[in-house]
Amino acid sequence: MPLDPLSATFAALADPTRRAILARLARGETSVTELAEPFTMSLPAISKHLKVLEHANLISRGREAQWRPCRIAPSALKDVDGWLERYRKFWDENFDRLDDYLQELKAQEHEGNAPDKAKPKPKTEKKRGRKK
Amino acid sequence: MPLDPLSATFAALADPTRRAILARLARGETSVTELAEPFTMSLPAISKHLKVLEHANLISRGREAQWRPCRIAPSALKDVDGWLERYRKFWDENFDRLDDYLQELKAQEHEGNAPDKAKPKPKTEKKRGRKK
DNA sequence: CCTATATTTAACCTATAGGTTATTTAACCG
DNA sequence: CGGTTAAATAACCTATAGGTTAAATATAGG
Repeated sequence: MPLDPLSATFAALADPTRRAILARLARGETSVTELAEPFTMSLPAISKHLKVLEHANLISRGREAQWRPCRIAPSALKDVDGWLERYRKFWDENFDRLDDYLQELKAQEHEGNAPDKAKPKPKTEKKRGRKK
Repeated sequence: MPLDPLSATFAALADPTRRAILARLARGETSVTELAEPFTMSLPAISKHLKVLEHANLISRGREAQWRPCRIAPSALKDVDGWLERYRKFWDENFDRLDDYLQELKAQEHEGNAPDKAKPKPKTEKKRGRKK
């Protein structure tokens, strides 16, 4: 019944309201009331969403007088990225090429004499920084 | 009621059984019965999970006589990766440094004369390929 | 202490997620 | 055709997700 951490994280991210809250928090720490402001739903609803995010380790909360400022916690998102890693080859062409290159390196290593097919000219750079 | 695509994807990934199915499919296309084999639950249950994965665009299914082979579909995972992109800076130090560097470049551009603080020595390489 | 503000908790409702067993559908095979 | 194998569908059950309103809790400030 206590969902495993990764499941909890994905479940938390499966709600547009919660993703919107994260998007807001990406711009900086803020209070519950301010987080609730853009939404039409009640404050207790937001409070519940925040609890879900917190249990999923997607946010952490401080305390400052009567406010409970929320901020993004990196660990869970990092775990999602880690989980994605092994599927990257299914869509990332660049990843594919790197993979091929590594395979080939290993092959050369073992044979001493390279098969010399196509000689792909490595280009180690991954080009996976940011879109822009 | 028709969940937006990203929510559907995250919801689909929030179940360990479904993630296990994806992990199996990452090793290659296979049939429903073979997919069900490692699990204790009934075949209709697996069938439902597959439907969820399919609606989330995480898998696609072929037809071969009485078998419906399943394979991974890249688009949804790619979308998750895209969504993650803007949060990467929260945990990826390398990303951070690149970001700083770009900021600085822009600053120089506008001022003509660089502030010359610390002079971080770019190091453009992202080093974000694969773990090992 | 009293009151205003910020947030959580409680009690409740409804829809749906995830499972079950029993029944159908579809395609192959002798 | 009749049997067998592969998979989906139907009908059902139970727990829980996501919302509501009303009440409780915590803190600052006159």
